[in-house]
Amino acid sequence: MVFFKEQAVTSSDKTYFQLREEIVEGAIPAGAKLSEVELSTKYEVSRAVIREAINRLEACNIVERKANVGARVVTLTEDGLLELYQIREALEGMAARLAAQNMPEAEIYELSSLLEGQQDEVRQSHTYYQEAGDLDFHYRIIVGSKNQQLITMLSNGIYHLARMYRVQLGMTGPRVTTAYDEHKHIVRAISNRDGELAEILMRRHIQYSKNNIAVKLTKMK
Amino acid sequence: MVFFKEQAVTSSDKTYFQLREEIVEGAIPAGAKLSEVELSTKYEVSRAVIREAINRLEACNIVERKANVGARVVTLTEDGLLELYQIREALEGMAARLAAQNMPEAEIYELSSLLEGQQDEVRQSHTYYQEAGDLDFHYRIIVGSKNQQLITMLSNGIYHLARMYRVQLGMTGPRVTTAYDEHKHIVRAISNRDGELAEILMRRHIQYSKNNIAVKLTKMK
DNA sequence: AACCAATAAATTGTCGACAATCTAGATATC
DNA sequence: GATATCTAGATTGTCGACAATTTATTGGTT
Repeated sequence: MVFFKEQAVTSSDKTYFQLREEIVEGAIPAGAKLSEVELSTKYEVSRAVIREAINRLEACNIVERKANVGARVVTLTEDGLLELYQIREALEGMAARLAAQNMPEAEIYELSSLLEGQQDEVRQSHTYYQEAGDLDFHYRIIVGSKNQQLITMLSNGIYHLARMYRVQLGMTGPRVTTAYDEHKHIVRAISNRDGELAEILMRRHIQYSKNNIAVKLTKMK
Repeated sequence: MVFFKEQAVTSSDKTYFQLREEIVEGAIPAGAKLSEVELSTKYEVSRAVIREAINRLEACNIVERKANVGARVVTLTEDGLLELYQIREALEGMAARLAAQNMPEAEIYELSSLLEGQQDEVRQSHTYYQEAGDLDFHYRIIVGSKNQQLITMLSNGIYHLARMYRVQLGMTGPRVTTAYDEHKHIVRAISNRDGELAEILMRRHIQYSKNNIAVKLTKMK
């Protein structure tokens, strides 16, 4: 399910989307060098469009580039993950508070019934939330904040990085049902127009996610 | 005083910095079209480097680009300003809290003595804080947070936008001495390692700035 | 054998030209 | 006179080639 459409009009757009997906989903691993000529032959486009795509990836903090040397996929450190989730906590906590103020009733209802509809699915298969469901939920609340700069900031940069972490660290599994309940509580707070509570719950929700990943990280060492 | 150096190694870098300055400082006004050929003759570089510079400006939300049409300098709305300062409040509030945890004593001392040194200057000329002083203060606290992602996020994008607002709205003047005192209180909280208080004071400080600008805005209408 | 210098190969940065797309003006039609 | 269509101009998107810089290789010296 694609809930925020990035439509590629130009060739650079398509290349950028493809490259980003390959990196975020791990097909191009962390630390890999992005050779312009290699990629231009692979995607059958000019080096100019490859360069433009790489520039955009650099702006998203997905690749690092050194002048006259080249671009490499960023290697994600444990500290970097902590930093990223600190930012998410601040920004999405604010988003939840603003959503409680600004989100139209119709959007709240839509989000609420979306969660309701997934209730049975969650109870049965326990496979609900690792992916699209969680992302969808968070994105709808960001949009509900009605802060345009916040929306672009998160959907252009931070989310892709966060997903990249989860993929690279093999985070596909657990923490399913509790996250679902947390989501429900957040929606209820927004529905009650209780911004303060919504922020607290959202921050806590993101902290749980962070701790969950951090635990897995320490186990791997 | 330049306290965080962006050194331009390539020609695109230089063009990007120049273009950004001209836009942020108002030489190129809001809503202006950025013609690639025009700029390439003006700066005496190829269209390729102009395109790269424009792409970077787009990533900073300084220009908006439509495919096959062109790029225009963003026109700043009152709502946009509100949104921007909401984000600053969340992020820099967090930065202050983190700085109270992570900022080395040496950096705190340096910042503190910097403020002390400006005390007389403030009392006399009342011209202290409209520019570099304020920016320097905020940047040092961001750096003190030791959150690298936060540092790049703010210094690459948000600060330039915030400055652009102030320039376009003719915010050069007042709110000098009170801001100075606010800064001193924030530093004291950081020095005492009181993260909670530091965050509260920083948020309040940014709210004051926002209100100050918002008032001027309504007067202009 | 280890280290340094000079050269060769490869990669990125920049350029000018062509192709694709959009915008404006003129012409035609109702 | 207003609207729609077509054409001409201008602008952006894409391409391949050349220049500048970095990296790897070779050769020489201690």
